[in-house]
Amino acid sequence: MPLDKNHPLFEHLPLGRLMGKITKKYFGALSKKLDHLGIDRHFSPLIVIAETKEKCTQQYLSDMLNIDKVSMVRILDYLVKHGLIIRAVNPADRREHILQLTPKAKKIMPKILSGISDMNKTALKGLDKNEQALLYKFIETITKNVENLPGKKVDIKIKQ
Amino acid sequence: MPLDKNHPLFEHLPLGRLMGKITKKYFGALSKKLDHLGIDRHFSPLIVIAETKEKCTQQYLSDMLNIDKVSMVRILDYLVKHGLIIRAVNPADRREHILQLTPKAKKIMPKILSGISDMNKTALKGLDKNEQALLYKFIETITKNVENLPGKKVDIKIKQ
DNA sequence: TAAAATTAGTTATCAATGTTAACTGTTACT
DNA sequence: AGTAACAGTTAACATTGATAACTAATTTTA
Repeated sequence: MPLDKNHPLFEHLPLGRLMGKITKKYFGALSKKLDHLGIDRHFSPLIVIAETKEKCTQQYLSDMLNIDKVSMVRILDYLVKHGLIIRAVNPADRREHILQLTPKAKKIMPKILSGISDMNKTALKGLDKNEQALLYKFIETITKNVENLPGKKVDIKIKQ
Repeated sequence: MPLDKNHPLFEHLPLGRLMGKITKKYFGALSKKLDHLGIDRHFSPLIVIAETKEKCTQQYLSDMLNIDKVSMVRILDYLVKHGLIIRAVNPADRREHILQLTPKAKKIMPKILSGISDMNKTALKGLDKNEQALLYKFIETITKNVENLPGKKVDIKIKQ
């Protein structure tokens, strides 16, 4: 049965599903595009670290990207293993690890950024500058709307 | 360190990441909201099946929702196990399974649809009707833009 | 029309990620 | 000083995604 792109169910699906579909395709293509840099995922943490100079902790990354801190440990292990970041204990608060890019990461960051920029351009083809700005505004609004919804995750209890 | 929502890095992140964050929060909240119906995920296939009366195959579902057919088998197993759908061999092409909603599913569909509608309303709060229509138009455009990008997935070879 | 290729769906395996719990070490609160 | 809270880690398990190999049915093609 052929796929009917104009089927009316498009608007009846959960908004999250529509975005999830885009997300999956987007990262599949981005991953392939940047594979040759020796890193095929976890680009976002690098960008956050780069832009949050000298102040980026793991907790901050988790909050910014909405990735739980346990998964974040594994992601950062991956980035450390690939020689892209280092963890340094914060002298001001020895619980925290300040994350920093290695020289190797700094070297390939321009390529990563331009790869992402190209992907964004591809994804947004057909939208003019005004429409693109509007889309980002919408995304920001929606992000804030869903940010504090009660989810399924339960607070972890500390047992003494 | 407090989370700065107005940090400029927002626009430097991959578009897929921004949407992925929304997706995660959205489904976390939706899952909690509809938990009492005895189904906490996989709402989208039900909607596609309901709207594609008598003609919905597994392959069609995979294409519509961009979920690979192997995962789709598991998702449909879940829905069958929960008594929400049945698989019926298509007499016209005995390779295909036509998916149908059970009476139980038909009964709770209105609640699922209104739950999704409420979630969409919550997510889109602050956007007027025009803006919402514009957002859907943008999503449709972006979906088409990324649909046929070369991803990481490789065609499965058939060994004889 | 018989052989070959394709299609729909399944099972198995492994990798990546999400979730929950329990833990260490550090800092803040009272 | 004792308790609570916080940042990060480890472990165990569930879910999902990717790849390969397979069966059965259908279509292509030589």
